[in-house]
Amino acid sequence: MIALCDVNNFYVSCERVFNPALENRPVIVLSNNDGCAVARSNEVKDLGIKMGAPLHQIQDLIKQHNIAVFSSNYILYGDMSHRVDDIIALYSDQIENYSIDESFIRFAGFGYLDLTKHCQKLVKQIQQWLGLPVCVGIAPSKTLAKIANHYAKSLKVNGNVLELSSDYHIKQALAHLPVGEIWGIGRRLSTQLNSIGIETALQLREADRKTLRKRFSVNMERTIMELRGVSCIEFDADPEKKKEIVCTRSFGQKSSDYQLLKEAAAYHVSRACVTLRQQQSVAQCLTVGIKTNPFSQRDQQYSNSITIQLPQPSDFTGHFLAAASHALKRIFKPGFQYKKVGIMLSNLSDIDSVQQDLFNSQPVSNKNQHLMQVMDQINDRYGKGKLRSGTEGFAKQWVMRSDRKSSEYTTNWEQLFKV
DNA sequence: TCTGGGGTCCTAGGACCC
DNA sequence: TCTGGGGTCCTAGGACCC
Repeated sequence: MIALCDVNNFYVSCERVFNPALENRPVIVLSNNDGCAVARSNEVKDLGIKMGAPLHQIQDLIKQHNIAVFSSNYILYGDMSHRVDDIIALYSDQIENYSIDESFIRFAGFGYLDLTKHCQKLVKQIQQWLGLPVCVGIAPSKTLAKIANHYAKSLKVNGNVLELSSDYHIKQALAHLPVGEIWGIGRRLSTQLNSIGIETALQLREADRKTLRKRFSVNMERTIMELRGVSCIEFDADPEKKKEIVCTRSFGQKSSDYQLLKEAAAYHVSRACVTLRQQQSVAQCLTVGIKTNPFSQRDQQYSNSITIQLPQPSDFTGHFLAAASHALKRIFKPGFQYKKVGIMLSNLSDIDSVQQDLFNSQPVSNKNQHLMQVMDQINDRYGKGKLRSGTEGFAKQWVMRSDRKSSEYTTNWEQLFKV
């Protein structure tokens, strides 16, 4: 059996832990740059505010219902997420951290246990130790565990735990579930499924898997099998290294300044390279992209990106800064109001299995390697960006808006909760 | 005026090999 | 007049997830 443990309205719940006055009050947490609502309390969901609603479109509702609004505080959420993981690890040794607020838990060898009771204890412990509300769904496959979790959330009974094991109960659950609610069936697929008369999850489960595989893809067949209780989606307790590393940010304010774009790109490159070295990889390709504000009616639109291949894979920030500079020069057009610059590292490989150039086998000099090591160590100890490349500049005029951020309650001595 | 960021997987089609 | 069969790799684009 596989369980899915998911924190309810995670970001909102994190805010509530350190601000209990927010209980029973509608609360929203915004995306980066204070753009959209990405986490909503149940009260807010009941008001009909949708996931991803732009802040400026819901200002009236916010006033009217006295909704508390927060900028996202990823340092806090990330730390709380680790704490949740630590508690889950007390309940099984087979855990796949699927996202910041969700983990799959496998119970191979736990046959002697009453899993529902086991998970009820887990829910209680997370609530008691962290103050975070979680729900758990238990079922024979990941897709069904997701569905069980969905019902655990909406029904709110049985200590927030719902186990779907008998065929009878599984069918009951699927009969009332629109096909679009299934994990892996998004908007496009659910429209197409509806058009051939498949409206509920139960109908999909009973459809002919070979026909649907032909029409859609192998993923569709997997989903059908998963709905039948046959586990087809691998349980991956030890996810491989990232295959690409992306860093992008919208600017707080649009800008047509080349220098500003260059500094922002350099900042993103530096961050991505830190991640790259942390996972002991090297990258061969760098993509740089720039974009005006696509929502603007008045601004002239322009977006472009370019991928540069390094002569050899590298993890030396300097190589990528130079490449980024070339790339930006080639796609930058003056006169446009830019809103975003982003970079991506791709064609990643393991640092100790690099295919070297036959004629020129000196990928990163020892000197550069040491430099990166020292910089990473210093920044690790004294704070991000303490040492950085001059290319990043000093003004950081492009930083995103973040006007309503709560404190780093759990990670920063200066910002501990005061009583 | 104001609209996020970071990922993965699959497929078709082109190009190539023997 | 008649022109095979089996395979791999790469890429762009689409779909999905949180």
